[in-house]
Amino acid sequence: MSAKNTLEEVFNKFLENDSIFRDRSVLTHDFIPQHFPHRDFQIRTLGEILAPALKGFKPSNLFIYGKTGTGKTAVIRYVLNILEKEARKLGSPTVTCYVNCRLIGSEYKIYTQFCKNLGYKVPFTGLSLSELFSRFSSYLDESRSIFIVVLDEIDALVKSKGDNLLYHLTRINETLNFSKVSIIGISNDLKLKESLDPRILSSLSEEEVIFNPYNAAELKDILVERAEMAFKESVIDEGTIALCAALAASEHGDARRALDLLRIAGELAEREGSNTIEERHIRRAERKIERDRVIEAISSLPLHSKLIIFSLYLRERKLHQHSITGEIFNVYKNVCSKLGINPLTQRRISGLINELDIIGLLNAQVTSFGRYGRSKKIKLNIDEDIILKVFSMDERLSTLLNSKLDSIYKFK
DNA sequence: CGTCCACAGGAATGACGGGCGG
DNA sequence: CCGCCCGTCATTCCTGTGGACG
Repeated sequence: MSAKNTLEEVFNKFLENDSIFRDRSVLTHDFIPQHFPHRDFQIRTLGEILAPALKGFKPSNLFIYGKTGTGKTAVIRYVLNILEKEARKLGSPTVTCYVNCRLIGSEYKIYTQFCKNLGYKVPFTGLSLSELFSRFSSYLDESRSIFIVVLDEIDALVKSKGDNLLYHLTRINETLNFSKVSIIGISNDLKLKESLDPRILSSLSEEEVIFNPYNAAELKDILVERAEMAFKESVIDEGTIALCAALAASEHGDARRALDLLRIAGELAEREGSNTIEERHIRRAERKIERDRVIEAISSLPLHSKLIIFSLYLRERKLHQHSITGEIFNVYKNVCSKLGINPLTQRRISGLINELDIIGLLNAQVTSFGRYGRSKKIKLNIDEDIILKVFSMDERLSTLLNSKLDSIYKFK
């Protein structure tokens, strides 16, 4: 069959088949729902903290903690939305600004975003930080508003750029005559508290709200609600959703994970031409997510770490047993010489192996062999088909894989 | 019970690149 | 724009060590 015919068949099948989805976007990460099961308490607390803005008073600064997938971001964006609408109705000068520090990245861009939300334009480059800051603060004062800043994933900012911006923001109110700034920090790292300057910390956490992980029952409530919007009638039954919830709960109570599971299971079912989502689709979705994660992890590894994985795989393919550092190092050296790459030292390799152990791509355990020394017992922790898939993408490694390899195991 | 293997893993130091202040 | 400083990666040198073996 020609390629054209194959494609036509695929497209036609896609067009003919009614989708099982009503609205796929409901299950994606950036969807902001209108209901938040089991978050009433947090929403109410946030509302109480922010309400003063409506009367023109500065709300307390606020710190929000919670692991990934506990609804922090979605809830705060929802609350801000409503707050802004309400403020507009009342004619209260409340301006909000949501910034994701991981995405926005630099201090400069964050101030730029602030200015933009205040309705001012600043050059996207060229100003010094202090100039930008003073422009921002004069714009802000001019606007005579309550400016509510949300810094999401604030731990990323502090880790990479330090607490400079936070320091200036917490003190800016002292110099403003007509405006006020409230800061809302969102972090999924409780340890951030320790690494922050205590003065900043105390000013920032006038109020705190904690988002605890969802349990299986709570996840199920969320999924049921979303599945209703996402899928057509009777595509998925309650038992299947419960399975989804249970799988995600046993992980970390991560709702994002649970929604991924549901969406991917739906895509798998649809591709298969099934008009219901069954348990097997969920199971396969779980495996696919895990596989994609591992493939992504390996692909983004630095060169020599990849070579270590590669060498370890070669050894395990020949001798089905654990390896020790020195043995891997010898294979690794031979692989390097085949590829014309300068090998790193054994000391460094030992360190890299530890890093790979932490990521979970292999298991390493220091073991004593008595008379025969002391080393790390090392075993790969990746399925063979994933290894083959990743390394066949690299031309030179895949030819190495297919060539005669005996010499790689030899050394002096 | 001492020895000795085959490393582990800490400390100091060097090479490099990227951001920042003047 | 340039020099400086800092963080990251890597090397070198080193001391420490669990336990089988003799």
